[in-house]
Amino acid sequence: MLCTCEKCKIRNYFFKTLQPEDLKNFCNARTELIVPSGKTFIVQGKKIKSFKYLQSGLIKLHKKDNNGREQIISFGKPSDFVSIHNIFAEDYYSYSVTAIEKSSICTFDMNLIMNLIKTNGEFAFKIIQTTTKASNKIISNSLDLIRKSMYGKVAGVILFFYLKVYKTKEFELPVSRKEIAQYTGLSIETVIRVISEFRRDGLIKVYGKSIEIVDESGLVFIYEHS
Amino acid sequence: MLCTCEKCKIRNYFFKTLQPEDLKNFCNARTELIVPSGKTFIVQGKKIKSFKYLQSGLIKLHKKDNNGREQIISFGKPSDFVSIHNIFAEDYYSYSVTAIEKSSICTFDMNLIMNLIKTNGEFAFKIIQTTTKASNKIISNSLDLIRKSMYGKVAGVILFFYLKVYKTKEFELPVSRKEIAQYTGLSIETVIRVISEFRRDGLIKVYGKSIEIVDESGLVFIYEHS
DNA sequence: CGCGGCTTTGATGTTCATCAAGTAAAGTGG
DNA sequence: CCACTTTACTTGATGAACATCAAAGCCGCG
Repeated sequence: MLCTCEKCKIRNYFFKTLQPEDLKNFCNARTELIVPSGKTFIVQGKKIKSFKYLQSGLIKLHKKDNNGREQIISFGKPSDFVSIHNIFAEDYYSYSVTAIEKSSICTFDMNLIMNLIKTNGEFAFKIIQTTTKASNKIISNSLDLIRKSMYGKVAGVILFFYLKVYKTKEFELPVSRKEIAQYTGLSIETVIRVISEFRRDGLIKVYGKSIEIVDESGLVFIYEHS
Repeated sequence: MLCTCEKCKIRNYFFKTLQPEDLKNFCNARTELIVPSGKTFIVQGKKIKSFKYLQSGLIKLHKKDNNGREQIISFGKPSDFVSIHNIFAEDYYSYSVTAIEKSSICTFDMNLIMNLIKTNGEFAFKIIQTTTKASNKIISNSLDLIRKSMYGKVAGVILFFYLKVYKTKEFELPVSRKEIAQYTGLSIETVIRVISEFRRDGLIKVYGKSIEIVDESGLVFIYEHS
């Protein structure tokens, strides 16, 4: 498949350190994978063979803990790198990745990337920057989840989808209440109760999966102060 | 200062990709900093100028949240890289670093490291591996702290210092109850109560800061199942 | 000596999980 | 298409987990 994606962020941001001929090789080695919502396309424990980039859609990184409970590590949105946290440190995935909306995944063979890293210092440096930033984001979110109350946690999730993903005041929540619980560490019932309370207090409107942000600054205040 | 540290892990692990002459340059550029316990030697918000490695001692990474409360991100032990989570992604530190035991810090100028990354692919790859692993460890610990109960959290801290730092059943706890609280997101009183309960249940013995592990498998069980 | 910070314990209240029950919504096989 | 099952969602009642407030002892330090 030819690399015709002119507006592809990975190309403009990440591969601008490449020479034209290198870039061409790259694009030829690229495969694109369309993943339907709900499908797990990376399974915890499987061998890592490729470098994956989320072109469009929405995904979740998740894993099973010692007691068999599912925990969601983070949500990934377009221009995020799917496998970046494991790919250079481990041979096997320590988490699974599932699409929560229909997604398009760009896949590159690991050897190609490894080769580039070892021969192109600028590219290697970009990789370092990118992996570090991606990890820092997860760490920062996790630190929030350690000390915030249930209100702050749930407000954080709603604001994430509003400000970082959809950027409109009305949107369909792409995750179930159960998934919010798995991400925040709260129980399902608590998540539901908090959402209902936000609704009763006039912060949001809720119709099933559909959410409308009514009082943005109120939500932000809750997120920041509790 | 000459690089005489034959048993320095950073040298054997990290710099074995270097040619002898590069290594020599490196060692000449190295400065060593002795930091007394309690001293904050990296301050949140300050510009990042160097690459730092913890040769001996013990440190904590910490930051202030929106509400001015201190939160501890992680503890660093010998052979950990002090500033690795920020250094390649940001210009300024997003956290502070304080010694919690007398520590020896090896410091290299950033430009030197940058240069190596861009000219030595093997070295760059090592850096990628190392940063990724360091971040993954913090992420994994944070995920634990999100969903474990107060018993699991405190058991985790005690087991960390026992298994990863001192490796003897009796040791002086290098952190205050307050610092355990700042790390786990619990209140000081809750930390104290849990420690007292562990003592009453015969899992540990406590004399002030001194801890003795009595029932290791009991602690591990609590850590893994709650 | 007195002050401030760390530690401990008790009493009390809030936050949150669990259990139970019921409704809505969505897939499944006939 | 309808009965059927399953899964998601919701609410209430209850109890456990945890925070907060108050008080007091301990210890290092100027």
